[in-house]
Amino acid sequence: MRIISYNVNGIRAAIKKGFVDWLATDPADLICLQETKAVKEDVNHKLFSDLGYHNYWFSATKKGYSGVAILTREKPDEIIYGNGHGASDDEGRVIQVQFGDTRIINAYMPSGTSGEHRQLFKYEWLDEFLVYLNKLKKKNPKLILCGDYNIAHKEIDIHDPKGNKNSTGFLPEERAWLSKFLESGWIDSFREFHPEPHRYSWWSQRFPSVRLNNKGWRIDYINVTEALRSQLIDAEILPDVKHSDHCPVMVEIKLG
DNA sequence: ATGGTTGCTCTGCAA
Repeated sequence: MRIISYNVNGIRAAIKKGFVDWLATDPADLICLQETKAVKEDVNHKLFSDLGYHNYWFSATKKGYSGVAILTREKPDEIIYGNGHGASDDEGRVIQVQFGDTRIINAYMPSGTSGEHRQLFKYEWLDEFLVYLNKLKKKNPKLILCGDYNIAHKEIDIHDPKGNKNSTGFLPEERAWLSKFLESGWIDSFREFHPEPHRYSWWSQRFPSVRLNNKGWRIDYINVTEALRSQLIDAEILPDVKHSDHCPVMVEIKLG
């Protein structure tokens, strides 16, 4: 099974830039979207169902903000909207699907770029989410977590680690959270297959030259629990796909 | 120290 995680920065804008044509090339069996910036009534479901994808949407209460979705060729046994955390669910940040004994969790983790109160929200969100994951993992050891984490983990994951040491998304506390998360039993699938530097999934759109010169950050991840380690086949980042300020990230994994 | 862009909605906010 190929799984993609992709922050589309507005699904309607991405569609105008050719998202559906890309989807028609069969990039994956299951696609997790973040920042859809739409409620399900805003999108034409037929665009996805015509290509064989069931599609499930979970939106913020605030119009045009945040939001996640899952497109999947196989119908899941269960769809879980949110993660039961009120402040997170109000912002449409988590949607999950269950296939047999395996759970796929799609998360859009908060950004801290809009100021101190959002940075605090981000820390609170991260702490609550880790508690949630630990509980879930106890009864359901086979987990796949993907999404936009809004955190670059190590110096290798950012083009300018020195210049960004005080930037939200690369703060020591955030990087420590990601380390603590991984140490609780998760694998960074991309790094399992790719130790090399200069591999990023997000580029600031404020200067066009940023993406051209690959001055990016790796903030989109697909993590799997240790129980799924032996089933990993491949992982990739797809920087040539350009409907957003992020690009898709992919894993291939044997399920069932 | 500041700037710069994009998406969505409605005038400025979030990223």
